[in-house]
Amino acid sequence: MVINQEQESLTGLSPKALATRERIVKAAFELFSLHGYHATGLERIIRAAGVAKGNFYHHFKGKEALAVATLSWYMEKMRTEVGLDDILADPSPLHGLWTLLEGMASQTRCAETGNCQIRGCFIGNLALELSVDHAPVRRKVAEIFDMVREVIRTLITHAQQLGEIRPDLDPDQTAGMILTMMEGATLMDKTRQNSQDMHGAIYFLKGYLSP
Amino acid sequence: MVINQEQESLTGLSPKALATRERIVKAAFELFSLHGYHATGLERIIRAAGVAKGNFYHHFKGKEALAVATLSWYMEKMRTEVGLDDILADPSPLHGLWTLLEGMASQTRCAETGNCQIRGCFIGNLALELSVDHAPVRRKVAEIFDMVREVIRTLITHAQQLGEIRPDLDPDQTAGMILTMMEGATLMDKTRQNSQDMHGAIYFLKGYLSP
DNA sequence: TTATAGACAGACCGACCAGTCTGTTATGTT
DNA sequence: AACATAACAGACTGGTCGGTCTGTCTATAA
Repeated sequence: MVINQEQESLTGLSPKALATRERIVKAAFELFSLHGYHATGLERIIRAAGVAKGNFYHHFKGKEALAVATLSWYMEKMRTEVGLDDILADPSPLHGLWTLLEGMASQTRCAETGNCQIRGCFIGNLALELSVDHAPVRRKVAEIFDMVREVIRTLITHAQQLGEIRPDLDPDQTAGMILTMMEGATLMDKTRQNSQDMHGAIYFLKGYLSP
Repeated sequence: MVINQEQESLTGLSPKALATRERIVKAAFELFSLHGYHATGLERIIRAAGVAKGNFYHHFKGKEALAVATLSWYMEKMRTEVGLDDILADPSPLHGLWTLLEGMASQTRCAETGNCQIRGCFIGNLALELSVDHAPVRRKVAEIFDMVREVIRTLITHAQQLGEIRPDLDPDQTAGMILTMMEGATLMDKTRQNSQDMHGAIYFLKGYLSP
């Protein structure tokens, strides 16, 4: 029996299998981030992960399923690295919002020391490359965006209740605008290979939201 | 002698050669728009253009050079279709700005009747897919963005002089913010396959700029 | 008529693509 | 110990990739 249906039922898998999956997903994340989906061959991914072809297809239905799994994995990574739970529990929701946005911004920069590359938002990259032809990826990306937007909306609502944010703004529309700006800024920064636009976006938002 | 150096010296080419180039570029634009750069094979492009392989390489140095040429061609197409000259000459610069933004927005939707697809901003698509590994494309994209930003900046400055836009806004920073929002909105709309975010962005900007 | 080069044609190349196939080894259950 | 299955291995497939090669056809100028 093969378990590559990729219905996110990671439960019940052996630790060994889980570790292998993680190695593959991690390698795919790095390579997709740098070169994109189509420019990254499966061969390179499994070589980087130290896994044989047959083993890969034992764990994943195919390349597209791997992309979806990588998106799920990245969302979890964000949740812990950016500290989503802490952010939602922040006594100052506005401070939590800045922490979130700064965290998102830092994710767009390559963590490696030395030749720091602006590789953009992993979600946005896959979104633009695969939205038209790969519906499962498109749906997953939309789902993640909705989740982030909901988090931002919650923070805005709470911040308004505390008077930290202009009360006249519609929380949902404003959350969408903020997410849109963040994605736009990562795109611009990637083409310019600097962080200027992201800094500008956050600076703008600070001014715009303040009561 | 082969003329495929792609230094944009289209002058001096025979009408026949110019027509062939245009057919190739047009086909490439359509296919790149729909499926992206890497997912589009050269074979499909030249088949769509009705041109043989050797003839393609007579006119272009390679696939990457074609992408750069397609960007230049698209910029010219925008200039005429959106009506850049008219916009800059508009007696109401604010009205010109809305015309520009609406024009940009309409470019993100597939023109074909029936199954209308949101294929996003052609520039932004290539930007995210090729910025890291294809420097010539990245430079061309950055150049186009700078051009558009400069147009927006000019419109803002003039609109401020006429009192159509809040005078306290920095024209350059605001122009950057607008371009960022537009690109972000095209990305969000492409993943959701609707025009909601673009409408929201323009609505937001109308409120934000008004004095 | 001949020389020259631009424009066009398509067979061909090695490399690589995603995915399949037939195995072997490890692990846990009875 | 015997069995079942999860986990792993890698050779192999047909197809496509971007790009090269050797031409032919056509138009202009000498």
